[in-house]
Parts: sequence; C-alpha cells; structure tokens
Amino acid sequence: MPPSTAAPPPADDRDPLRAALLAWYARHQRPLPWRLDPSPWRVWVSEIMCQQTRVASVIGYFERFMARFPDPEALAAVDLETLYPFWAGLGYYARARNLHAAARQVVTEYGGEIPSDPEQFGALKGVGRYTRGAVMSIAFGHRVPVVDGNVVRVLCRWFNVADDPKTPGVQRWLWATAGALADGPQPGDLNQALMELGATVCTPRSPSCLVCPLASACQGRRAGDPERLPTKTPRKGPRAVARSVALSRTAEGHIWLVRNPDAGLLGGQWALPGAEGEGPAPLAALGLTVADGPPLGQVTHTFTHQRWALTVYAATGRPQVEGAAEIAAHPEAALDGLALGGPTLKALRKVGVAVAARRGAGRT
DNA sequence: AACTCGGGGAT
DNA sequence: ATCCCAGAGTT
Repeated sequence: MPPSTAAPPPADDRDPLRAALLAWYARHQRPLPWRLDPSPWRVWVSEIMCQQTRVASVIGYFERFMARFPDPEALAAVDLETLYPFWAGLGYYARARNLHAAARQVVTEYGGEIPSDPEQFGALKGVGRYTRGAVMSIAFGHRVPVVDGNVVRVLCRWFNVADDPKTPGVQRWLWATAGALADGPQPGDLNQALMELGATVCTPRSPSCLVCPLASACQGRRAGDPERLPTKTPRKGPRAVARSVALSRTAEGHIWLVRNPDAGLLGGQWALPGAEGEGPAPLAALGLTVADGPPLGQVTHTFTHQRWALTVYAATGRPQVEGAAEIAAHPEAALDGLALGGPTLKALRKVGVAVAARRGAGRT
C-alpha cells in the first residue's frame, strides 16, 4: 500500500522511531575513519569510494588517498596517472576520473572551497542524488535524504513494500519517506543510522530483527518473513568472453604492458596486451610472435556483465594495440607502483610474475 | 528503461 | 556458485 499512496508516514508515527534510530546509531555505529573527522572533503571522498563497495574494503584506500590528497587542491594539482594507483583494485574507475574532474571544478569555480549549496554541489561531476544527500546532510547538516541499497531494504521491510523498488512509483515513495525522516534534527546521523542499520542489522539475509530498534513497528516483520523484501528483479548473467593475452618481454626482461583508454572497462588501468578471441591468432594480429608450445596458463575473471576466460601465451615483440592510451615495457620491480587491472593481476601471478598482494598502495 | 562499469566479502 | 554492496553516467 505505501507506494500507491505515495505519501510518507505521518509525523506522529515517525518521530518516536526517528529518536529510536538516532539512539541506536549513537550506541552501535562503527568507528569509521571519516566519522572521526567528517569534513566535507573526507565525507565526499568516502561516499564516492563506498559506492557499490563494502565499507570494509574502502578503509585502506580512504586512508592512503587522504594522506596523499588532503584537500581538493591536492587532487586537482595532479594528473590522472598519479591518481589511478590510489584507486587500482577498488573498481569503477570512472569514479576516480569524475572525482578528479570535480576537484578541479571546485578549485576553478569555487576557489577550492566545497560548495555547501545542494544545487551547486549536486552539479559536480560524479555527484548524483545519493552523494549529494549524503555530503549535504553529514558534512553540512542540511535536511536532505539519502536512498542507497541499505535504505531501500530498511524502508521496504519497515513498510512492507512488495513492489519492485526500481519502479518510478516506489522510487518516489522511497525518496519522500527518507526525506520525511531526514527532515529533523541531526539529519546526517539519521541518514547514517538508516544505512548502518541496513548494513549491520537489517541485512539482506538473516536479518537480526531481535536487536532492531524498529522491530515493533516493522510491517514487513509483522507480515512475516521480512527477508523476502525488497523484491529483487532477475538479472542477466555475465556474457562469456574468451581473451588471449601475451607475456612478452624485452631483451632486458621488462614486461610489455598497455594502458587502457580512460573510457570503458578498466579505464586507465595497465594490462597485458591482448585481444578477444581464442588461441595465438589474436596476438599475432598485435604484431607479436607467439612462442610454440602450450600456453603459460589460464585464469578467469568475472565482472558484473562479462566473464573473461584469459589464456596467457609467451610471446616476443612490442605489441601494437589499437586505441591504447600508452604502451610501455616495465621492469618487474616497478609493477607494484602501477595501476594494474584485476585480470592482469591474476594472470601475472598465475604465470609466476611476483606482484604485491596489497592493492591500491599508491606511492606517497 | 536498460546498460555499462569492478571487485570482493558473505553465504 | 550467487548475491549485492553508502550509485552515476550513458544511450
């Protein structure tokens, strides 16, 4: 029923639970680094890094990033190639490019000061409705909502919403309901409380309803089996892609790598030269001479929408890859300082090239 | 509205 | 193996 009414719950139902959420959050929040010092820049960077990424895997990247880029000016002053190693392994590299562009916007348009106006901040590259709400509420205290995957789950269970949350009607209801909750004291804490609850209590599977501050009001629980919510849409499986890549060394033993163009998959990341297809033929098309004998190894790497089967061949020669941003031979000792894509990292390890297990360890 | 865009932790 | 995560941009 809630989505069809498209109205937030009445205030007198909302306020006691709002207080319960804030009390629960004050007691049970995780001590995350950006909560120690919630400056606009730190909150912004944390929100970008956390997009579609678990908090636990962000923390290390966040600390290294902030040590090297303590403010928008520091990021605006470097080029993308300097930034990429700090993002390598975190995924979704357009986030890094957009943040870099946005930092330059802040410097040129706002004198280096992050705008506190939601309209202005929301116009920056890579800042969508969620990130705008998060930074504006957490760092500036504006009473604006956030709706992320956690909030969707919490609200759909709380109000027993069985319709697909991706539909426009439910989206409107979600933002309106989250907006009503955020419209009060401590909007940043309230927003974080909803997300924290979704991340630690109202989890996708096996929610801990017994310790939930909303349990008595939860309509999804009252209706039975809150775990069925939110309704999930069936997703397509990844498309299978066969790729051949080459381990080609110079006379000095340096390894030929190519850097992907910024746009597209693994944008800006270094990779072993290769192409779609099976066997040595795709590599010969790159001007490489493939050694006789069996391939050096095989690895698989699954993205959201593609499943790569990578075959590594020993080869000689300098690769000629159409559209590459850069082609260069690197000594093995220098590989750790490069932004290496996931599939290449796996392939190098598979064929015995030592690469540090630690990811995102940018030079400082 | 449907795709693209990563990687990993939890189950 | 599957799910899904402090989403945004493009088509």
